[in-house]
Amino acid sequence: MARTKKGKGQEPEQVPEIDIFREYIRRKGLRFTPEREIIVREIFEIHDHFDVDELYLRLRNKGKKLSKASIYRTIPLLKDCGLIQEVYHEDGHMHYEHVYGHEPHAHLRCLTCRRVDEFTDERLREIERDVSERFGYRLTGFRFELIGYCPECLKKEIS
Amino acid sequence: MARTKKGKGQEPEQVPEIDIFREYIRRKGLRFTPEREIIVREIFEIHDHFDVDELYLRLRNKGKKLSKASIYRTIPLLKDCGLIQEVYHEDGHMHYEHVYGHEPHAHLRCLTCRRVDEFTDERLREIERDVSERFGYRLTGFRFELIGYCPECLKKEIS
DNA sequence: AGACAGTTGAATTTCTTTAACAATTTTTTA
DNA sequence: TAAAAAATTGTTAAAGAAATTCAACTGTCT
Repeated sequence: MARTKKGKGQEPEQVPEIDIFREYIRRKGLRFTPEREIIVREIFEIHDHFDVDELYLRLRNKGKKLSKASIYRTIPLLKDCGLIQEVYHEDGHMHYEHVYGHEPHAHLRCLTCRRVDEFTDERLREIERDVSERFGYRLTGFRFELIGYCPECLKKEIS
Repeated sequence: MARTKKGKGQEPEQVPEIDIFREYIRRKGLRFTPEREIIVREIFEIHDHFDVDELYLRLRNKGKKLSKASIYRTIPLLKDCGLIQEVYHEDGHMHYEHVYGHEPHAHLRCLTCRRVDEFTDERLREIERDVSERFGYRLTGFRFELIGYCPECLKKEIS
């Protein structure tokens, strides 16, 4: 799942996520605490979808003892400042992904094996733009999921 | 929120949802019980997004005393036979919508007032078709959400 | 340095969804 | 038509996610 494009090489420089967050926090009159910093840094070391429990376990394994409550409290902040986004609710809990610095993309989900592929399509942007105009919305993001059965699962299935 | 198009007038006849469901149930060797019938009929009298609790209350108000467990048990059946679909997870629970007999459409969601608008776009179908070919998936549906702020909320906001 | 307001972790609570189970109903089989 | 097999229901309990409460603590600002 190569989903990321770090701002290295010839791509234009990108403000680090942590700075975006710090700035957002300050603008809101909140506090940039060590806990929040640890959580945010960890999230951006994961280069794939993640969930609260995974994040919590990763931090524990690194010896960082944060409460889940802090994670639950930090996530809305990250959503609000446009760094992450909810992707899908599965297995009883929400899954998230990075947004900032990532090409807007869509997901292909297999109902059988739960594999998730990603793709981009120029037309999504166009639709976004058109609809935004037509309805007068100011859009902050989109979520596009195609749901079905992947080629592997189709092969296995004999019906 | 006019989301529905009943198969009346000059539109082609459509097999009633309940028949689709009955047929699916029979094919699976399950049983078409009165409880299931009541639930399915109620769902298709709602012409908007719905959730389990709303459905439960509607039934109670009509004097139909079904357990929530039965609703929770019926929903996956309706999803499996393509009559309904999950739309989004909000306020701690899942929301559903009809699929069968409805033009595939996308949602526009306002983060402030939670209003949901709908629209269709021919390009969504095209993308669906193209991606399906490219990745070899057999698709059963899609979910497309544009997230942002509606014109009304933008007006109220003074920043 | 001191005051204020925001934050943390632990425990608790709320809420959704699933599961277990005994009683019941339907279907199948003989 | 009766007995056996299988599925379904409601109730109750359980599991789990997410939000909340609160006392202790810690940045931030002056």
